[in-house]
Amino acid sequence: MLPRPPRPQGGTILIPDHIAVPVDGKPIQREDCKIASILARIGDKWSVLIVMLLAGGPRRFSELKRSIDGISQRMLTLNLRGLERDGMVTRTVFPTNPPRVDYELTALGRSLCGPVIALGNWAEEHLPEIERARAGFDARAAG
Amino acid sequence: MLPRPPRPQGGTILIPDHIAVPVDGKPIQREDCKIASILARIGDKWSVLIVMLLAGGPRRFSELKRSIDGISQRMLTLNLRGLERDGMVTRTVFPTNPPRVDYELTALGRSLCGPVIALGNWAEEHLPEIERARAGFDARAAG
DNA sequence: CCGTATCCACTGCGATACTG
DNA sequence: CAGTATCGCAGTGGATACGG
Repeated sequence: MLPRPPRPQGGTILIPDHIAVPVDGKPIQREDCKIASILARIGDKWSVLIVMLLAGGPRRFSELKRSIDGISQRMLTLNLRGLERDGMVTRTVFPTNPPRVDYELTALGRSLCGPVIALGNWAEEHLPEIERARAGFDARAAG
Repeated sequence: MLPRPPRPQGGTILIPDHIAVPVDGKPIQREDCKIASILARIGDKWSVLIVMLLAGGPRRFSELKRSIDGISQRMLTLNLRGLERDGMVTRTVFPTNPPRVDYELTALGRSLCGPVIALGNWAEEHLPEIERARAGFDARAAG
């Protein structure tokens, strides 16, 4: 086995202790990464979009459904349930007829917007670079 | 149709313009959300873990494989290809025998670590709250 | 050692239909 | 209106085997 390159070197990033990286010789399990389930939420197909919509204030089910083109009723329900379970949104049923259900971001949900928007800003800033990289890679792969 | 609640209100978050939210009446398409493909990378099963490992310096394929418990060779390859395509990592082949391939974060990849670590910090800070919310929700669902 | 190819189980998710 | 139930497909990802 070839010697591992020295750890600290130009451009190395300081990782906070709580973001799991393997100590030498001990493989990391994915479950060790506590943020994995958070990242899964963030990364899934609709959650961020829903959270960003709710950041504008409470919305009812049908409003969200209409606002998000292409989402199925089933997926909207499932996503909202997941967000509710994680404590990100509250679900309020008005006992009217026809029924009306409002969804609203909790304090926790609102606090999530900060890092997510930071990521969005990063994406916005670097999207041209990423698209150039993709185009270059694809061109090289084709040729 | 019931009147939409007023937009600016207590706890409303300011969303930057480039993070797409629907203007009144126009449903948003998921493709409008430019950060969607970024979020998909962030959210997929292994990418963040790989990026965090590479944040410690360049690593060779087999090193990464050993470091991440449970990842298949196939998935490691696919993830690294995806990251390479997006311009996040470079792939360097040493024409030795046996062959050796090093992966290293690009400047772009390193810059991504900032927002990701911010998200990790958020997750670390709020994980207890989330777990409490989940437990409460599950208990209510069961009872 | 590093990667690709093939096969297959699983599941995410859309479509549709049906209830309170 | 706001769900739930069921079905079916397409994509994801693991296991295995093989090639450079």
